[in-house]
Amino acid sequence: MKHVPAMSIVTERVLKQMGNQIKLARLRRNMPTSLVCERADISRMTLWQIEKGSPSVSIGSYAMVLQALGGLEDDLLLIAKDDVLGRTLQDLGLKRKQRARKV
Amino acid sequence: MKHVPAMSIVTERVLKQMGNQIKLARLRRNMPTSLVCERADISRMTLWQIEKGSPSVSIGSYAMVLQALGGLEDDLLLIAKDDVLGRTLQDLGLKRKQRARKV
DNA sequence: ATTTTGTGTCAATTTTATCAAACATTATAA
DNA sequence: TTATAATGTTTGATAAAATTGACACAAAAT
Repeated sequence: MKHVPAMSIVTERVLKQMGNQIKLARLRRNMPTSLVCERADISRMTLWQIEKGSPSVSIGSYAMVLQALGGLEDDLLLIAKDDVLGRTLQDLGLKRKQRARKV
Repeated sequence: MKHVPAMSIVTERVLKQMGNQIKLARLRRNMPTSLVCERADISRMTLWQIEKGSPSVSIGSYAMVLQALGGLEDDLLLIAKDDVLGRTLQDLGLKRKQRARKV
C-alpha cells in the first residue's frame, strides 16, 4: 500500500475484524502459527500482520493462508458476489455495457 | 508476494474469479476505472491487476476499491466467518484455547 | 463513418512489503 | 509453580509491489 492516511476508519475496522476471524479459524483447528506459515509458504511475520489486520499484505498471502487452514479459500468468492445495489442500478440502466459510459 | 510457484492452481482460479466479480460490480455501476481509482486512491494499473486477479495486490487496495464501489467492503467480513469445519473440530477438542497446542 | 473516451498493457522508477533473526512475553502443560 | 513452547514485536536488508507515463486498441456516442 502506498500510504495509510487514505484508509478510512471503516475499512480499517473491517480488516481488523477479518484478521481476527482468520485467527479464530486457526485456533479452532489448533494450528500453531508456524504450521500455517509453513503450509502457506509465508513468514511468521506476515501471518502476524494478517491476523492483526494490516492493510499492506498481499491478497495472495491471504489466499494461501485460507487454503492452509483447509478449504477456506473459497470464501474469497463471496466478495462482490451478491451485489444487490449493483444489480438494481443495472436494471435502471437498460442494456449492459462492456465499458463504463458517462450519464 | 514472494514467489508465484507456491500459488496453487485452485487459488489462482479463485483470485481470477473474484477479480472478475469486482469488475462486473464496477460495470453495473457504470463507473470508469479512472473514477474508481481516484476514489480508492490507487493507480489504474493496480485496479487493472485486481480485476485480472493478480495475487500481488495488497488487501488494503482491495478494501478501498470495494469501498469505492459503494458499501461493498463489508463483504470482507464474510471471510472465515461461517467456519463450519472449524467449529466442528473445536467441539471435538472440548475447551477453547488462546494458543495452539500439540495433540 | 468518425470521434471520443475507456481500456489493455508495457517499461522504468520509487516506494513498500516480506523476510530472517533476534528477543520479550505469556498461556499451557507438567 | 516451574518449564516449555507459542505468540507478540522490533529491526535492517532485500525482494517485490505500486506508481507514472506512455501507447495502441476498441467500444460507444455523435
